[in-house]
Amino acid sequence: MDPINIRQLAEKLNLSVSTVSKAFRNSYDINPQTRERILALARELNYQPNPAAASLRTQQSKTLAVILPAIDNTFFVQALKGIETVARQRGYHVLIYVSYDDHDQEVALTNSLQRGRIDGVLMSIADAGKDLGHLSELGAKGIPVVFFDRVYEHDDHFQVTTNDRESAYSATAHLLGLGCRRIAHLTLDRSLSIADRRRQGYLDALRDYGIAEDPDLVFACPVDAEQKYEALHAFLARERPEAVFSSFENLALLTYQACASLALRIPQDLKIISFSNLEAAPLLSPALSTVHQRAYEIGSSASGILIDLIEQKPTPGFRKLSLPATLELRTSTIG
Amino acid sequence: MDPINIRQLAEKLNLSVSTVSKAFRNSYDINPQTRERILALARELNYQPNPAAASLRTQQSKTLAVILPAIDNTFFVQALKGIETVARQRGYHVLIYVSYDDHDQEVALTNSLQRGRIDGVLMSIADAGKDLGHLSELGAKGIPVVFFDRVYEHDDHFQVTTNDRESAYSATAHLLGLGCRRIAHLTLDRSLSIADRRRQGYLDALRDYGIAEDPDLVFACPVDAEQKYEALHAFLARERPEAVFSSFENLALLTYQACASLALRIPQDLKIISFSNLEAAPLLSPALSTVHQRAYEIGSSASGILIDLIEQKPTPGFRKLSLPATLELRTSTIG
DNA sequence: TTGAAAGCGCTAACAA
DNA sequence: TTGTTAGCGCTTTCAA
Repeated sequence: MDPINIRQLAEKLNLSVSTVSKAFRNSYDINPQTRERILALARELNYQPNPAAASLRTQQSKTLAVILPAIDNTFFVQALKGIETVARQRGYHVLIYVSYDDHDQEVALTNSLQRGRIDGVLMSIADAGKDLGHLSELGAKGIPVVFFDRVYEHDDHFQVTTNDRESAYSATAHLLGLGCRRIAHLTLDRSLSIADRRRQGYLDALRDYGIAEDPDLVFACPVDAEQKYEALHAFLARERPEAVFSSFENLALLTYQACASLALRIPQDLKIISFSNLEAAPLLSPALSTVHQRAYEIGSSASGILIDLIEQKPTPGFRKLSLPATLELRTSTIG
Repeated sequence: MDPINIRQLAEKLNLSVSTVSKAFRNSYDINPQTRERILALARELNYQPNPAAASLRTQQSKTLAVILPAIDNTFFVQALKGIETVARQRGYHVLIYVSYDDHDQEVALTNSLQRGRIDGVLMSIADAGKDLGHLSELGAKGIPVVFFDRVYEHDDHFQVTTNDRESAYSATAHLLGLGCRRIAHLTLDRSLSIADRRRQGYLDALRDYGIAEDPDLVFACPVDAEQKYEALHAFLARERPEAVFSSFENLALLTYQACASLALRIPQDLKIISFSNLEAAPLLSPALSTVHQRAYEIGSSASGILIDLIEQKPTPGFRKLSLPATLELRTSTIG
């Protein structure tokens, strides 16, 4: 029942604890036969080294923390898959923390991250418009951090993102190419690296097509739960855009709902394209055109870079890695 | 940079380490002013107790492991949300492990769970048809486990599930009530507590409506990636059921695809209802009727029970908690 | 190739 | 109310 420790194991073998310890970290200065004998008995007695003790001694926990703004979101789920897979391959455990898009929770969470429990942090931030002192504190504790997707724009940090500006540009250009002129942009009501870049791509495309920017056509959705749908509904009813480019999946889904309520037909009355990794996008009514991010790769790369950092392996010379998104055009724009 | 330890903190305060230690676990035998003085300096110097050391000493890590068969699945994501929320409220950290529906990975994962790293395990199993010795080993290590959704049918263990049989019955009865007679059932190609119960609900409903069971109408989908769609497509083409009751979300989505390819109209040619927590279900073409599980509550309850178990608090007298699902009827059946 | 021993940072029993 | 101290289980240096 109670797990045995290394000393009891050593005693049963008439060996010293140091020899037994060596067997588990296949040190070279150990007799292969001794090693086998040790491992065999360990298996039999179900001995497993106590990770807390090892961690205390070696000052490494083989554990990463992942801090996400949300989890019920196809992008983050797929990124998490990438993170978990690489971490496990390399012998790391993954602690998950969700800030629920709340800056204060993110701060509390980050500050509670102790040296000793984790070796590094993967992070997608909730709101870059707030005080980001908690991120510097992580650095001050000597904990390596890699940001992904919703990054902290700071040259000192590694980050893995999508080519947000370029793919937002392509999505907008796609709508422009279809002849749309009144193109609305849906984004979030807060400062976010990715939101800024996607909006920039939208604006750049408008400019290149000689369309004047109309601030009324940019809808920055309040993040707080309830009002979202009402606000978006009112916006669409008021502005009656010909097309919508949405930077966030959930805003696209809300637009579908609002269109039903407003009796707007997609794509005849309103075309829509959105950043989204929703697997069911082709099955929506109508099938949703998406900007599809390489979520799994973003997660796996970020995870790999973080572990390299922790293990002081050579890391990429550039600190910013950007993976291209792909446009997946469907009926909601090309019906 | 390098974090200071409790001794250094104590020295700076001219106090002993034990007094300082007490301040952090608001022990009663400490002067409130001393306590304040300690906490103030700790804040200033950014001192945080080393969790590995505490864990080694107290034999508890304040960490739970969650083992899931999949993560890109609305049910598990929502359950995870419930788990994480409750865990955090109660001061626990959450390690996440994904078995990717692979029994061998699950075994490896489970066996690698060490006493000392985690205080307890939340688990949804990959395949109950295989050797489940690894689960007993967890018990042998004295690690408490709570199963949820895909549970290990064993009276010794706590489990939190949906009322699978009953809701499967209702879903099937709904189709029968619409006049359908050739009702297919989609399930997975493996032994799974929930699959068995849902199938039973389906069979019970058929029987109560006086319909003979037709084994050809039960499609047990291979879990391996590639062949899934082909197999399902062939099944639908061959059997031409009037309706489908699916026990798993992804099979419903595949059915939508297959219907498009077979030029079957939903619901005119084929009605479909499925277990699913997909947020976009109302937006599908057509809107999907679902059996919606209380995923968040299942996760939060399981998490709460596990922590009670760990902390030796009184746990529910009954070991099996079942939360009812709700039928959400939409166009795919009542079009 | 093996072993002795120090010590990682903390908690808790006990003494003062 | 505060302090002394043993020891949680492991790794690692150094000696044998």
